[in-house]
Amino acid sequence: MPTKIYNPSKIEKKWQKWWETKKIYEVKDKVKGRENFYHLVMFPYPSGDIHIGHWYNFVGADVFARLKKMQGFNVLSPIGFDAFGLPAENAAIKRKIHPQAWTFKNIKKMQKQLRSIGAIYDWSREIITAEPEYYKWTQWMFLQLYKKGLAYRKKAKANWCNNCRTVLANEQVIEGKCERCDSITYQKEIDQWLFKITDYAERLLKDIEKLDWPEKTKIMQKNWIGRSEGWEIQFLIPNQEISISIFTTRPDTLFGSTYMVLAPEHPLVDKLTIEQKEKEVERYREKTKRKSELERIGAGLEKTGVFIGAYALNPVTNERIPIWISDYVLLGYGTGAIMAVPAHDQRDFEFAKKFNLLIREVVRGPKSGPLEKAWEGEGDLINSSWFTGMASGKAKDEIGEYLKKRGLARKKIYYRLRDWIVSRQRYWGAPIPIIYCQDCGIQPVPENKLPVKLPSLSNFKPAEDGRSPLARSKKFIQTKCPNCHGRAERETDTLDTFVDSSWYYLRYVDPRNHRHFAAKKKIESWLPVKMYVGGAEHTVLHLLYSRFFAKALNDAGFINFKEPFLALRHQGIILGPDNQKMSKSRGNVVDPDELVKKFGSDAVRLHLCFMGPYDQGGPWNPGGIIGISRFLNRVFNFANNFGKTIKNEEIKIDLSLFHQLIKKIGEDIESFHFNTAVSSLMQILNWLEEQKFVSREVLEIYLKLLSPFAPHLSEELWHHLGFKGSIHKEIWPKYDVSLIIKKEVQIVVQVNGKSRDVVTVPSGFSKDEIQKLAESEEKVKRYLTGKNIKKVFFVPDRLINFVIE
RNA sequence: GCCGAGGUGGCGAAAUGGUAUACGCACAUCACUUAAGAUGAUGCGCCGAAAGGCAUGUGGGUUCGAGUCCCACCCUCGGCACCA
Repeated sequence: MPTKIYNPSKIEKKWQKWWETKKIYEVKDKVKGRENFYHLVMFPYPSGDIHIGHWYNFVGADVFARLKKMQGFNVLSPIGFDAFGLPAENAAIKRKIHPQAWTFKNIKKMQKQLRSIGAIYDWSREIITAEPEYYKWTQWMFLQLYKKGLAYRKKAKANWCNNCRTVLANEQVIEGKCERCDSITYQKEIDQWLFKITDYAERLLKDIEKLDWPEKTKIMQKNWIGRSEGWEIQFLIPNQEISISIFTTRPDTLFGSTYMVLAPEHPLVDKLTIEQKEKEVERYREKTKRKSELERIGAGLEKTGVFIGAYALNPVTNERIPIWISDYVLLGYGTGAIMAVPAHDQRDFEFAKKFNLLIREVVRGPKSGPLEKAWEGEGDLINSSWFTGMASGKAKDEIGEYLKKRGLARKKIYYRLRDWIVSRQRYWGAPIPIIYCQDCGIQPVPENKLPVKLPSLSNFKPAEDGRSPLARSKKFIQTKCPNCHGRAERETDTLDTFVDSSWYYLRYVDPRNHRHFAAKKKIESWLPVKMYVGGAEHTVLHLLYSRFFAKALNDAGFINFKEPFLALRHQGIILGPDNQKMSKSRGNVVDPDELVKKFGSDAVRLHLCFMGPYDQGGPWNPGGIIGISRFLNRVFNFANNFGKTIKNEEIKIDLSLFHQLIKKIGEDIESFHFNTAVSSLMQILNWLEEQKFVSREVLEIYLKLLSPFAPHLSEELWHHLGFKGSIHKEIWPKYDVSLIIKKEVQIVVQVNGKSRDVVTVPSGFSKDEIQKLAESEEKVKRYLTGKNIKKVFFVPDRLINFVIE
């Protein structure tokens, strides 16, 4: 009799093909009796390879999607590619291959790799953001925001390499130097398009409360938006008609403000700097341009700055205080100027120490004696004239109100959030659909002229003047004004790829619609997304931008919801051998194809699920996958031998553990605790192998429990049992509540909190009964005899603790 | 620096404030085998002959009882607005 051998690569290919020809994963917009469930996983960037970090993301998401499907939902779980972006251009310049060719070659390879996962993707809904049918609608989105006044032009900073004459991404600046030519980079002001996300700051902050998102993600977004309530206060310049406006949340420390600091780029610096200081100030400003923001604001860094020779008046003390410039003050936050209170702000303290500026304590801290560092907490005011003795909290308002009466202050809310710069001086992106006419000014491209197609170029370096490579194409630039039909020029910048991904979830519900980004009916039947799965590294940018888009589209009447992703779960980040995030650009990726070849897709899936908590991630460690492989083999053998040795179904076996674990596996998948779910599957198998008799029903249930994790093997064994249909159309097993109640429990007996014994009793025993029993146990008696029992703690069905002298 | 997460056996890890180390890997011994592999059985935190004691990054605290709660510190990872 030939024994069947588990050959994963053979059966996996077989079933993948079968599923495809039977179209079992095809998603219909409406299925009778099934509620729609939109389950979204963050789409990959086509870097060239699906690495093990992608698998980790997709497998967990797929297990969850399969559970939802088996629970009776009509599940949409689509896939696509976030296909525009910088690496394609780098590849083009380095390897002389067109970004489009490079991107689509990668996509082809990755499609194949993705199929090997065996996920329930409906490939007929695939989207690729670099295709004109897609970016037509990205451009359309831009136009809607423009119409609503949410897109505008402004000068903004970009990294600039003077040698390459090009704008650089942050990633291309290595320690202040250009990645390609090693020359020092500058911050250069250029004309940019921005989205007014700050208009939505308050709503983005408020609506986040309602979302079923990880608490840490919500906190990070809130901190990113950074609402702070405070006061805007005017510091007058003696003998001049101007004043410097500052923002502070601590007016209570105003008496301790002994100098001011402006951002080097602050517009008043030119007006205020005295002649003798001009050269020094100019030199400092030049130096600042070479620093990135991160290099400027670090508190541990040595403070730098220049006194500009001018003074302002402290509005409460009327002292003349010196005005400095320093790069630790940023123009982009608050008013770009601060009142420095060295005794109560650590960065001001470091600055004052370095330049020997006056430090005056005005809030009583916990320590007395000379200050070693700033006291940033609250307390009673000291050295504050008639406010001395008042508590900080009260003094904030009192001092604010006092200045308000004199017209020197007003209450103000500031946000840390800044508007979103969406223009890029690059080739591989969606062209911004704007036309510049000498007579009519800025003109949006009419919607019926979309898409503005990306021309095919051969040189992808930005133009010498820093403009986008598109500026090289005369054919592209020259056009007619949609308003006066005279000669006009196209915008040559392209859109940030985050714009593409801010709305992609909308396109999946109706990916081939030529007349609209999606039909209203389909939007309403699927959206918003019920579960979104992706990396925690997207917490503040992609996830915030998408929320902003949804709100703006809702305001414009295009969609009927205000939040795109009702629930969100993160997979942890898989680290490469260098202990850093796995990514193609770092060159530390681990290719799963070899593992799939060796152990099979199901084994890789199980291993990724079993490795550890899904949201934790950590260094990639293939050790242990052999254990998974053994486990699957045992399942295969158990199920195959089942038919031969069976089985008297009348013999009753204790199913309580089985039903407890059915419950646990369902709950674990629902809560993304895949590792403990897999461990439960192993426990069931251990239990099954111990049983003398197992009914066919138990085996069928077991295969269903396994099917979200090992879709291929479970399908194979399902068919061995004689079924003709797919196991993936089955309903998730229910557990029997009456069977999961424990009849016997083990009670831990502690003396003074130390475990001394365990007694097994029927569940529901009373405190008195258990106390009596425990006191009679030899191991416990030993500790109790001759001692006075002060107190007895009892936790029903769990524990009893004797507290003795 | 700022915001967020994590630190438990040799390793991946488990644990509603209630027996720390489930499940798996590695390792050891045994069985089967000519052998290797595969498979199966048993053992496996540390100290100790045992009784018992000690162990969840470090130091303190709360509690009858702390991996879990609070405070301080150390280390690792993610994000910081043009990588996606």
